[in-house]
Amino acid sequence: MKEINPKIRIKDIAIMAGVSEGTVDRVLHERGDVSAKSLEAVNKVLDEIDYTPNLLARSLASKKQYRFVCLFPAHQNADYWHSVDNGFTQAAREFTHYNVHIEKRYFNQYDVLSFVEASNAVFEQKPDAVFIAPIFRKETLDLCEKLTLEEIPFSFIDSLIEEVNFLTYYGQNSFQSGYIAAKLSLGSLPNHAQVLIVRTQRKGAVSNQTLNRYNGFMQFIKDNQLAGHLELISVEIKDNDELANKESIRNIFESNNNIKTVITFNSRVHQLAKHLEELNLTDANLIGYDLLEQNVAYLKKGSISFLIAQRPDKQSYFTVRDMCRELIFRQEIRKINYVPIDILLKENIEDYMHFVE
Amino acid sequence: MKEINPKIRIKDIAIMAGVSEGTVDRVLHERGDVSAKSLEAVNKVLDEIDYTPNLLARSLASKKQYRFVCLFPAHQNADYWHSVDNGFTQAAREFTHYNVHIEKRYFNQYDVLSFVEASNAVFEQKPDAVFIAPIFRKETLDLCEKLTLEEIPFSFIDSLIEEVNFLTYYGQNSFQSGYIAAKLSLGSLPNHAQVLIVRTQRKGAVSNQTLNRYNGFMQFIKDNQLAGHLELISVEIKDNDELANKESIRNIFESNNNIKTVITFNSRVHQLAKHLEELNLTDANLIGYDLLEQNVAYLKKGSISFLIAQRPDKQSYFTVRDMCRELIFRQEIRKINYVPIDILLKENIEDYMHFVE
DNA sequence: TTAACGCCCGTGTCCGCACACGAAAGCAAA
DNA sequence: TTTGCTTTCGTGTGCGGACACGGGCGTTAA
Repeated sequence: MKEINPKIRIKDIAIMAGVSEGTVDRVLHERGDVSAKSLEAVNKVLDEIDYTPNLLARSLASKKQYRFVCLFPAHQNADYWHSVDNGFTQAAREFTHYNVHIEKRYFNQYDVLSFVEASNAVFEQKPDAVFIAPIFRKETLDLCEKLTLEEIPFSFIDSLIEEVNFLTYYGQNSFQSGYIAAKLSLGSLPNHAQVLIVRTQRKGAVSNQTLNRYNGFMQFIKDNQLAGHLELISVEIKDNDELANKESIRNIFESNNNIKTVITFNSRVHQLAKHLEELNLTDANLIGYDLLEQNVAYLKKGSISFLIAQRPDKQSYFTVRDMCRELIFRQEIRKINYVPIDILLKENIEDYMHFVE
Repeated sequence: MKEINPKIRIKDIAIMAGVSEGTVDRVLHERGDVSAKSLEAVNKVLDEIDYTPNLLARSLASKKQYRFVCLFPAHQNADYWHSVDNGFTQAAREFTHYNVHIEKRYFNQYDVLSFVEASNAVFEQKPDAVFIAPIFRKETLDLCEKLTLEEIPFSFIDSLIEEVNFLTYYGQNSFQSGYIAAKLSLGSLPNHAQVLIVRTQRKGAVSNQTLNRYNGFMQFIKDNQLAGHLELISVEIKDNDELANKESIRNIFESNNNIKTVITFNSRVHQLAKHLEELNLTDANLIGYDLLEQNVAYLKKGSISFLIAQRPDKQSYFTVRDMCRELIFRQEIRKINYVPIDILLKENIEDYMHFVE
């Protein structure tokens, strides 16, 4: 195997071009103060040799400190944003040697004001980059505008706002993931089977993600003309009243005895699993989203048939990594990154969870 | 967010312990030549402060060169081992700055002798680490024994030999992946449906992977007592005679008109797809393995319903990375790593392929 | 003529660590 | 006390690159 990087250092370039190391440095960093003659000489050498700067040495020598701040919803223990948080933490650990410092700033996703406050505070800091979960569209736009003026790069996570010039976006194609949920759960149902769709009323705005999943789900039904063959039953449950929810479900199952599939488009499927288990309603297939600990537990037990997952921690980690690639390593990056839609069963969840990359 | 690494350098430790930097260095690297007194003093400081060496500076300063060699099957264009190869290449690029040099050595997977030759050559080189695809069990054992004597660490890729002391193993739980294939394809078949299992005769030894997949597949049938409900049809096709293969398939479909599912446990499912397409037999669901370009194409077209995939390139990449973590970064690593079993449909293949990590 | 200024350029120091060399200190034998 | 040897220790140099400082040189204004 041939040597990929034939060890050419600035020193060598300087000799080859017949100039001093300082001059090479100036050319490499476009610091100016270089005569046309030396500029040409150095560029000629740079063209011939493909010089790869030693990134280790570079960031060791560089005194430049990078301050990245992450702006996303506050969260309790084991939910989606908690995973996102973990990803940021991991990135912080990994890139600390490259002089990047990561700061997290949380807001209340049900309270616009908290977002505005947080975003103002972020802006005041004049960080070197910002990562935003754009829950509030308009207010996020405001922030982005200000950042753009100051030439502070920013990336989106979870969802995106197309109009502004962000660096990267990592998130799931939620429409598609709803479509897949349908394909997996409806693909082979007998005629006249009943399908129960459980939707949750939320305090704040309706989450775009769950809406899109629902739309994708319905699209599959349309594409395969299943509307006539299946009976869709929809129920809305509360965010916070588990007793009432359980009761609703009991009622529905009492008046419908052919429910083959139960699906919900958010990550609280473990609550459904719990209710169904307690009500002794274990015949239907249950489908849900996201790898919360409790969801995984029910999946392993068999109460949940499929979980559709994304990788929230990867999303945040890659968001940070790409910013480093842009600012520090000068590498090519992809702007829009749809995270794979992972299909988890009892049989493959184990390996998936263990596989920490 | 608190500072993860409070910037403590050797210099600081030296001051705190009241010794010279050289002494700290000797303690850190266990070079000896340290009095009991200074040893204790330094260790005391090291215990109090959690010192994280700057890996960048470390490998920049270290003159130690690492030579890793990879021993795996030669391959043509777009197959499994080709992906593995790519993973090694990527790792080579990434770790070159840490003074690791990666060399690949191929053998003919149908010819034991070529393996023995290659493995001898590898051993002669006395590399710093070896990565082995243990296709030939006994001969691999021989090599491992010699490596162990010389204290040269080695890792397995693709499959593993339990008896020797390898550093890591990356590969798929192929039994489980067969089980999943069955679950996905047989889960909802009507009574008396026919299932066609296509098996390939190979020139060399039967691949363990495909055998395990088959066993997993059959286990699902047993676990769910499907033997009475389904009719399994098995056909053996040739490695190299596509015309004959096509003919076999035509015959089978002529004498069996209720085939709902066609499955094969190796990666040549695209050939089946081609034949079925040409024979106008597009009713059955086709299931196969691995993300060969052609397989992906047929999946996107809809000729293949599911592909079960692993990530060969990740496997090799992580194998190298983990060796670096062991030898250079002194990090904790996991010995046995089952790669996730990925389930790909037309609907999620796109994002999966784009998601280069 | 000379001081002042701008343009180019070379060199030195430092980043955090590894490693080698040689010096100091301790101790026994002469 | 001097010599010789061993154990222990301090310092200097270099890895590859970033950046600052200051110096040489030509040009222009006083």
